[in-house]
Amino acid sequence: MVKTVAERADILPVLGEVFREHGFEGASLAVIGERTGLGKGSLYHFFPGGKEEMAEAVLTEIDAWFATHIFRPLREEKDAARAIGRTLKAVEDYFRSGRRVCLVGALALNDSRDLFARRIKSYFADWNEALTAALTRAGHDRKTARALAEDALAAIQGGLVMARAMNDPALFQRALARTRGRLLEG
Amino acid sequence: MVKTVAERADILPVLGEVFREHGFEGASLAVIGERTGLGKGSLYHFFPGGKEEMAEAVLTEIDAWFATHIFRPLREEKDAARAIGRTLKAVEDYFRSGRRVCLVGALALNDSRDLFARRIKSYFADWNEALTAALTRAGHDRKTARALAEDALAAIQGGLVMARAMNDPALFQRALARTRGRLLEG
DNA sequence: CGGCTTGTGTACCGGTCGGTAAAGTGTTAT
DNA sequence: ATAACACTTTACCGACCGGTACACAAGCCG
Repeated sequence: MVKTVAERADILPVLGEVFREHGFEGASLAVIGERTGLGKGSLYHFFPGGKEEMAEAVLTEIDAWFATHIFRPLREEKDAARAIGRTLKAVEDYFRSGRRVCLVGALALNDSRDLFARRIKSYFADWNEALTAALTRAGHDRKTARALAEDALAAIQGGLVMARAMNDPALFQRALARTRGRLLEG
Repeated sequence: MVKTVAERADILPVLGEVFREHGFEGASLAVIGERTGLGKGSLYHFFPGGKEEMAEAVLTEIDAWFATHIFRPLREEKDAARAIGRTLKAVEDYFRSGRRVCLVGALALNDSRDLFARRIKSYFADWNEALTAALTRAGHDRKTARALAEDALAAIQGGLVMARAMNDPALFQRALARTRGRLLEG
């Protein structure tokens, strides 16, 4: 018997992609097993709670990634404008310049939202709060900072939807560019 | 035996809501039957092609609604600014001020997109083209008109995602208000 | 009346769903 | 050596999936 995977954490990225591509309901244990190379037994060994626990784990990992690479820099970095610019670039990379979908946004749209409502909500709330903080530090008053942040998040999500709908990643990149302009030169 | 439905067209709105709530894959024949009040026999009488034909029919109906209430006014109405304002209001009503999801956008995000790729693409392309035409008539040069239209569509889709994610329809309404500002006073 | 069309209800099909059970195989610690 | 642990394989479960077949009930039309 060969250990096919070193740690549970190693398969989370694969799980993430599967959920992104097929959604929560569409990601059957068959395709999950195929993509991860793990049988049901192994999957249920790592995730006794089944698909739901898998998705929770993926969301937790996403939360951690954003906290490290987006939220914290936005909140803590001295040069707020620089932090905004850098995190926008990080977002562009994260979403593969529009070729990758936002799992949290995708989950929000159909009825699997109810299963993960708290996580979905806090993901956007944290992002909004962090971006608002940076914008405030950059000189905007609290109210316009909040509006700008909200607008930026919607533009990003909308850009991802449009890029995927039109099968044209450039749509997302242009949306990001407009957002950058509004946040930094607006 | 009582005829439970007058015409096939009468059940399209119900089908639309079911697909919006559950997605294409999540909308099982069981829940479709339950919500429409029709058994499988009747459903397959009206839609011999099954779920796929149902979704196609819904998308066709959506296309028709938007063509009448959004695209045509944008393209043809004399007062372009007025047309933009009115169609934005129509969009707000259509999406129930953020309580309703965009079926086309939702389909675009998971892998059922491939089934309806052409329809999804043309929905946004038509919208973009019509809005661009109105903005051009309102005095913008072609290039900024195109960018403004693209931005507006992304903002709308993003607003819907955010409203649903945060369970707060006001998010969509604020996104629409900002869009109105950019299109008409920008 | 009798046939025809248009719906409808129901039983059923093979396949897939998420999930469970348990035996077995390696590795590691004692 | 052996026992404990970590992981995998396989077979299996009942429920549900989308879809089909078909008998049948009502309205219509001659």
